[in-house]
Amino acid sequence: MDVREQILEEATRLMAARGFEGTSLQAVADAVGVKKPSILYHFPSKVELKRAVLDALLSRWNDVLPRLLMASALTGLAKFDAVMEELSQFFLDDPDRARLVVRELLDRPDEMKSTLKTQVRPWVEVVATYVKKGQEAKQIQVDVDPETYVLHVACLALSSAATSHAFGSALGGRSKNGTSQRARRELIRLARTSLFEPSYLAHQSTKTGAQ
Amino acid sequence: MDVREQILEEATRLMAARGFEGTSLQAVADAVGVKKPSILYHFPSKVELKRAVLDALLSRWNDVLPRLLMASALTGLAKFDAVMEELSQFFLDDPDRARLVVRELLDRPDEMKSTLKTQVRPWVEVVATYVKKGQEAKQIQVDVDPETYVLHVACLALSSAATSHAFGSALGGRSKNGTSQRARRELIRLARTSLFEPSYLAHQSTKTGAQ
DNA sequence: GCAGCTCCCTACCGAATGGTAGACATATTC
DNA sequence: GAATATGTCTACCATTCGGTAGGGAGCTGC
Repeated sequence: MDVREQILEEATRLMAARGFEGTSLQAVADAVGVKKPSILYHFPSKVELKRAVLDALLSRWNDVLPRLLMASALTGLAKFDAVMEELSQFFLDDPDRARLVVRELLDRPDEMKSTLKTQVRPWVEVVATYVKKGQEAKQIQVDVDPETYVLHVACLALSSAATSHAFGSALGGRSKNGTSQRARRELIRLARTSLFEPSYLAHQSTKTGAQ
Repeated sequence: MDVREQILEEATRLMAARGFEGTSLQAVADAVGVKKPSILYHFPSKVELKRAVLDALLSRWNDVLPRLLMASALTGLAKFDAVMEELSQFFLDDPDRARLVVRELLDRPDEMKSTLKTQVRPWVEVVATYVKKGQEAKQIQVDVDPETYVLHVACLALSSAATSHAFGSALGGRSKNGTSQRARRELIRLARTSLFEPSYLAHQSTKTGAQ
């Protein structure tokens, strides 16, 4: 079938698992069942291969963006839950995504710094503004640091997914699927409880049904 | 001065920044100002060098353990704050520690799995038991998943420190130090608010002074 | 038929990798 | 002073790395 696609797939898997430096073109070639120069036919160099892997990741992220924008039509708790659901599900659907992002954050912090500044910071500011409005309306706790809160929740969604296979075993011996569902539920509960005022939360949950 | 010590230092710095595969013995040698075989005189192989780096990290962690045990004499919020303080400060003092742990979690999940199972899980269970008692005493929210909560808070302390240099720039342009203090404060607030019952929290903070 | 294009291959390159052998210089010990 | 131990070096090893050159099989268009 499409060799280029297969190369991208295996490169994604391997680079997520072993990192960029830890993944040789030979290893990717072996995984695909092809010879090394074939990879360099489809991708001009190893770093270009990585760039393609990250581009594919970003493109899948763009698939969830419309759903996030639709969620922005919602208000209050419903909006919050919808956004958290999309965010956590994106990384839990395929933890390799989270691992690739974390590795890139560790390997090339300076490049990621500027990427974050242009791509992520606007989002952070939007959500932070939403939080500040909620604070004025007494729906959100006043001692929340809006920007830092958003980054921490995103960071937690990211890294708990990235390390799920190792960290999961520090819990009791649940099934793999059960563990990740448990993680997602607690992540959302943690983020929600540390954001909204208890009174607002109680009021909303009686309206929409708790849990 | 002590060459072996210098090698350990530079290897720690480099492996935290570029990873194990991304750090050559030559690079370590150059950083120390010594020739490559000198490194292999002090450490039998590259993987043994990494093991020594991780051992040194673990040994520094053992320095904070006594303080954590002392904290266990405290009760309720005071104990919680003390433990969180030590945990977050350990990684924020030197983010390379966090980066090394995260990298190891990503690079060798299976080995870390068994390490976590023997080294970390007992701690998780201790804290989880403490949480469950708090739930029975109506001091801690009943819908907290104790084990998952503990892991998530630890994971957040770890990864927010590991990615601080890149993530910090997604905030407003604060000073470096200010950013990390802000992160620590919000981390503790987030963990505390999502754990304790609001009534208990309000009661305690009037007793001990808020913030 | 045959030119050209796509795609994968074998064979090879120079550089860098982790690691070894062994010389040498400096101490310490008897 | 001879012997030994310690620590650093130069020189070298086989292997692997990312990448290139170029051949050839198969297809398309004329």
